[in-house]
Amino acid sequence: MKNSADQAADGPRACFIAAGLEVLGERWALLALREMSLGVHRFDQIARNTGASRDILVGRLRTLESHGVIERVQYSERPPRYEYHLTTSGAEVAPILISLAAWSSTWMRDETPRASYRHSCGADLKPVVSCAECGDEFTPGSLMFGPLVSAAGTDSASEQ
Amino acid sequence: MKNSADQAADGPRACFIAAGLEVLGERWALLALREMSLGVHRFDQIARNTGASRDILVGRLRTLESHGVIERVQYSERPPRYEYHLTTSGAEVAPILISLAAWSSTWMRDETPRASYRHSCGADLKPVVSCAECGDEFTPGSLMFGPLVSAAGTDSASEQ
DNA sequence: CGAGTTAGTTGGAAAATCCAACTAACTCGG
DNA sequence: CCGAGTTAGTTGGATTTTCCAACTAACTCG
Repeated sequence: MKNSADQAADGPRACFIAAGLEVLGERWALLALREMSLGVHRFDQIARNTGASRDILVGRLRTLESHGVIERVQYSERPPRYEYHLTTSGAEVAPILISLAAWSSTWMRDETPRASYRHSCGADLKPVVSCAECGDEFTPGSLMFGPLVSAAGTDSASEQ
Repeated sequence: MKNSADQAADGPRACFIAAGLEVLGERWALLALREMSLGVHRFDQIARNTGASRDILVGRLRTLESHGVIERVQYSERPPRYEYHLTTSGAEVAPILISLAAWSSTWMRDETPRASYRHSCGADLKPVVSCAECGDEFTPGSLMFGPLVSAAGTDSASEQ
């Protein structure tokens, strides 16, 4: 029997991690979303706080918008000006930012002082990721392949 | 009073999200880690399964190694050949991959069939992220800035 | 010996990013 | 009304990163 983790005599793995990275994995995308998560919505401020060059940032914001992750909200008529806000989809990027921040603050502690994060209860960021179904914590290694899925829902008999 | 989320009259925000992205945010890095998480450890296979070009992949693996995220394990003497394995730090990237996969499988469902993921209990991937301290679930918006931190530990009186 | 495997390396083309300066369309103080 | 300031971009050209296909090295196996 073929172990599904080996795969790919064909092409690269088409999986949801790869798909997510196509949208969120481009440079500056997650940092722009971080800003909006923290309540910063204006172009200039996002550019300043992320360090992205303005031309690239325009591109990213347009891509994120076209994928429905953020939306432009007009806040001035004359001249027409827009703010960038998270959609529901964008707000749900938070767990990714949280895990990233948590990993980083555990493993990337060098001399440079950096802003840390915390939960709204006041505690230091220590997220626990658990399975909604069985309630057990996700341990490294408890991530496994499921079936192939497309628009319709659970689809196609995985592989034979 | 100055809202800490506005920040940056100075430079870009130095935070742990940005720091983490410096290591994990480069192209192919997370996909390479995905492979190792799933038990694929050989160069050729990682290259094939991710789709990364071999030269770039070599660079990424070296970077990840130099940051202690992965390590090379010799599996052949003659010729000397190495496998790539996750370190503890690397294994703890799993929550990031999990949140990414979960976000993506919720929001990126188009026609293309993709491999989904599941928890080892067999259930579809539905991770819940909660605060280790208070136990409450992280909701979008419950991520906030904490103090500045450097190597020593909790450090510097944030800002004045 | 010749074919196959594995992990790279190489050179040159293509794409993405950076940067500083510039534009457009306004507001506001004097 | 004029000149300075604000905001959100756009532009052109340099720099960096990535891609790609082919090539090498050091073996093993039949």
